[in-house]
Amino acid sequence: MMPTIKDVARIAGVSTATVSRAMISPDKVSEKTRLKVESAIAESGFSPNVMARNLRRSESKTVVVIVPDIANMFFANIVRGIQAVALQAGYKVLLGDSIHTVEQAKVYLDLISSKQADGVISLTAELPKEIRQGTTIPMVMACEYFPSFPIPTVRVDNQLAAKNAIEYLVSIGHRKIGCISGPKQNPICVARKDGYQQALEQAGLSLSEQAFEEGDFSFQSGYSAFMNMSNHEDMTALFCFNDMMALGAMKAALQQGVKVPDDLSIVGFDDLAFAEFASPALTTIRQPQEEIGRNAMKVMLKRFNGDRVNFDTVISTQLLVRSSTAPPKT
Amino acid sequence: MMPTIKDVARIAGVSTATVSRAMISPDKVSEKTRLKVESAIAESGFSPNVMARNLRRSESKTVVVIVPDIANMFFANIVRGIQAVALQAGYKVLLGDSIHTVEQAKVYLDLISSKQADGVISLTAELPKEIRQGTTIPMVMACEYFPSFPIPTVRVDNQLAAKNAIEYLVSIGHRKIGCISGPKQNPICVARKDGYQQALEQAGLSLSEQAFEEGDFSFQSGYSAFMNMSNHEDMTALFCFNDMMALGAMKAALQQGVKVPDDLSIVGFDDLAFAEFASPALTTIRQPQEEIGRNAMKVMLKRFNGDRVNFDTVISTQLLVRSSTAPPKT
DNA sequence: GTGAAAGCGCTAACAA
DNA sequence: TTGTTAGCGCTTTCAC
Repeated sequence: MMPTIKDVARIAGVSTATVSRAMISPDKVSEKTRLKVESAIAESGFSPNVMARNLRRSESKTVVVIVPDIANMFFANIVRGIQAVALQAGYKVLLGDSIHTVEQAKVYLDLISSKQADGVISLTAELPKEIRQGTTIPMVMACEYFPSFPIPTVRVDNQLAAKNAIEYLVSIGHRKIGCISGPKQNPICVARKDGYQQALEQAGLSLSEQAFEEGDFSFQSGYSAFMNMSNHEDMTALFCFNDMMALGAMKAALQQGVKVPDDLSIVGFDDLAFAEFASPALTTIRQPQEEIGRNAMKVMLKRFNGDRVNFDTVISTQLLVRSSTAPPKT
Repeated sequence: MMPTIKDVARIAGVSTATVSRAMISPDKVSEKTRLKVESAIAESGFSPNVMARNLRRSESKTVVVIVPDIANMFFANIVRGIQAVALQAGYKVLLGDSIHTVEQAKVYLDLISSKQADGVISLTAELPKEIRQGTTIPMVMACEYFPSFPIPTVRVDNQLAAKNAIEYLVSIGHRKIGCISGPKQNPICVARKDGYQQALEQAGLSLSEQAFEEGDFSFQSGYSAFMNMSNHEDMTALFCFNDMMALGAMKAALQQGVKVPDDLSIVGFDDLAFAEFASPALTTIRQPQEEIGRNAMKVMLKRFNGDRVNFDTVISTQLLVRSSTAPPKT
């Protein structure tokens, strides 16, 4: 049997309360007894039962992170950022894969009411409707969000990022810039499309004369979108709303004998580890994933502390120009 | 304040013991009281405090999964498999990223002694030395292992898988089959190399006359290994110990003007989602990741139940022939 | 079938 | 500075 605080108290010749104090706030205990307790702990191999502690303090020191798809690389580094900050603050991270379903998300949200978690960081907006009306659950959203969502959010400026990417393409001479978007009702996609359109208009181009397809963020959908693209005869550049679709489109292009970047420049969004490894290496908009994660957890911690939190933390993106973009052939 | 079991008991007009029974073993309670309790639970919005329950039963219903690198896609689907089985059995999964360090791994192992977790599934062998001597911690290894490790392991037959891959290359006419291995002290790599060598010898070829480089499983190392490869003048095929390195080598080959598969066939190991998406699509040995995960968790559950467990569960692999391999040009 | 009561291991008033 | 005591919310004997 594992030794308990009682055993330590007996060995050290003090009360359990003193042992507890020696662990939690060593300064509230005399140097001498602290040492006695410490050696008693070492001698017995005692390790506090965190469940009992948490029960008593009615907290769990755990945050749940809801990801829509654990196998989607984009989330991995965000989770890593969250973990880093959480661990340092003495919190554990319970990773919940909602598999893009509201039901699964609910399962993880319920961990709050059963006191198994103190807060939730959601990387998906696929959440029960009730939540959207506002909730008392300590919650932070990252990346995904709803406009005017009454919940603190950490995200990038999707509109600006898209605008910058298009401005870059325009600046190196492109005039026919197609687009493969994500699901069009997704707020992220709305913002990106806005930025895309804005940059076009600024350059005297119009959205309506560009090739435009909608995908679902998957590699496969990028591939199909490219294959199905109409109005792309003189398209010299293609902006994709994420890297996976960009990679899918790139593969489709290659298969069709379209050379990247000679015949077609391709720009992605996210900067997955793989973007760099593609052939050619993908020009993309980097979302600093770890930083987003770290910030989300920081907001969570503030919320736990009762501090005032920013309801909208915007992390800056960066256009990484690699080998998939080049000026159009005249 | 959240309602407790007492509130429910009061509303239902029964004792807390009965409420508890009604939840845990409804058959031990009369139909009538069961219904009373159920409606009282609904009325109050009660949700049991799992920490209190766990404290009382001294279990946590949580397993920790230690991964060496959360951003490594290979592990994602294994974790997903673990989650699926765990959830169904009422267990939570705490994901611990050890970042390839023994210290971090220790942090997660300590969750056991502090009663925050009931068991550990480790996807890495980078563990404290003490553990290797055997441990009382309920533990299961997946993929990685130590030979004659006194801990239940779920893995693939690395030797056989490698052998099959080489036999396939031989069967379509290859005679000069290079290899990019992983860290050579890694048991997995030892096994794969054995299989490689065995198949060569069986075909009347010798290891010593093949190009051979060692990498560290990263994309970058695959790339460099290819660039540094000596004795590869007439090499027509290349076997890489994982997909990441295969993809790295493929990129290097492309850059050198070596056409895949025309000039060089490339075979990987793992079957990452990306293997299929590469250009050309990568021929590789599929490790059924989810299945490995599911099995690991099943072994864990058996262990929890006190059932006898298999100390070595071997999951079968499959050679997926895609577009990166072809007969050599004569 | 149900209730009373003890107690899981810990922390936090309150006293001393 | 330290000890005494109560109790976090639940489950589980042991009676009835």
